[in-house]
Amino acid sequence: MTRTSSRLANDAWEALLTAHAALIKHLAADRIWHEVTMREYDVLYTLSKCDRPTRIGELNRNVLLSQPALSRLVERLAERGLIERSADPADGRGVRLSLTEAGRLQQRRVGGRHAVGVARAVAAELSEEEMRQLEAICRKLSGADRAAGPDRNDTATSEPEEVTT
Amino acid sequence: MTRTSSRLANDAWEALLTAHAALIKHLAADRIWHEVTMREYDVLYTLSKCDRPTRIGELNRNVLLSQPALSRLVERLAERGLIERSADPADGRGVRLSLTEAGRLQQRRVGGRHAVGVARAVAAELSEEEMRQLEAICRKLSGADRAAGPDRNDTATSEPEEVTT
DNA sequence: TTCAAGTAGATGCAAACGCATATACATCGG
DNA sequence: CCGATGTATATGCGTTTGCATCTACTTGAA
Repeated sequence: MTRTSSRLANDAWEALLTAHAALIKHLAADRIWHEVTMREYDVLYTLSKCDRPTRIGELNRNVLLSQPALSRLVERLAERGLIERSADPADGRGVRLSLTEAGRLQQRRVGGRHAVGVARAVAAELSEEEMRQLEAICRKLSGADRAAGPDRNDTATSEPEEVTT
Repeated sequence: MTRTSSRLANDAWEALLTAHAALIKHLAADRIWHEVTMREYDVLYTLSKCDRPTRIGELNRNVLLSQPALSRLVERLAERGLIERSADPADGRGVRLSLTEAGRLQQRRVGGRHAVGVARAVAAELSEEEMRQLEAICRKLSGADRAAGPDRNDTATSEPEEVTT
C-alpha cells in the first residue's frame, strides 16, 4: 500500500461519503415520504427485487441496520400489512419475508416518484458516461469479497427500478 | 430527461448506495470505535478540517443528522472535553465549535487507523485511475447547487486525512 | 441418540434520533 | 426606536436504534 494509493483511496472515499450525504439530504426533501420513510422504502425496495421469500438475515446484508433494528422494522411493516412473515419450511428458526400486494403497490408508487427525484438530481450533475462509470466503479467497490462468502450469488438478477409513473 | 438517462441515473445511485452500505459495514467492523463512534468521528474529522471555529449550522450541512441530533451530539462531545463551544462574538445566537487539544489528538489517533482501513478496503478493489475517477465524479455529484447557496466556499482548502500512524 | 456448539431471530433496556416547538438573538420596515 | 418576521440553537417527547442477551432450532460428532 503506497502512500499515494492510500491517499487516493481516502480522498475517493471521502468524496463518496460527501456525495452520499448530499444526495440523501436532497432526496429526503422530496415530499414522498409521508407513508413510508426512506429506511422503510429501502426494505420494501430490496424485497421487491427478490422473486422469492427472503430471510431477515439476507435482507440485513443489504440494509444498513443492526439485526434487532431490522427485525423490528420488519415487524412494523408487517403490522401495517406491507410485508408478510412466514415460517421457513426448511429451517424452523428462519422467517421468510415477502411483499403483500399492498406492499408491492406502495413500493411501486413511492419508487416511481423517488426515481424521478434521483434521475433529476443525478442527471443534472453527471453525463451518461459518468453515470456508467460511477455505477461500474461502485459495483467493483462493493466487492463480493467483503461479506466473507466467496460464493455470493450477487443478485445477478438485477432489474433495479421501475419508473412506471 | 430521457428514459435511458433516468435509468442510468437510478442504476448509478443504487450502486453508490450499495457500495456505501457495504463499505460502512466493513469499516464499522474495524476495532477502532471504542472511544468515538463513527458519527462522533465524523464530527471531529469535519471540525479538524476547519481552521477556524465553526458554526453548528455549518457542520450540519456536512453531517447527515438532524439539527437537534447534531446539537446534542456536540453537547456530548463537549462534555467529554473533545470540542469546545464558545459564543460567536458577531452573532449572539450562534455557537462556535472548535476541537480541544484532546479532541484533535483523538481525531488524529482514530483517523490514522481509520485511514488504513479505508485504504485497504478501497485500494483492494479499485485501480488508482478508478479511485481518481470516483473522486471526481462524486465531487461533481455533490453539486454545489444543492445546498441552495450559489456562493459556497466549498472548503477548497482540502487536505483531507493524515495517515500519520 | 444425545449433547455441545452454532445460527436465526426476538426482546429488555438505555442511548440516540427526528419532529415539533420554544427560546434567544438578528434584521428590517416604518 | 419598535414591533414583525427570520434565523440559530436548545429542549420536550414519543419513536427507533444498538448492544447484550435470550430463546428456539439446527448441526455435527461421539
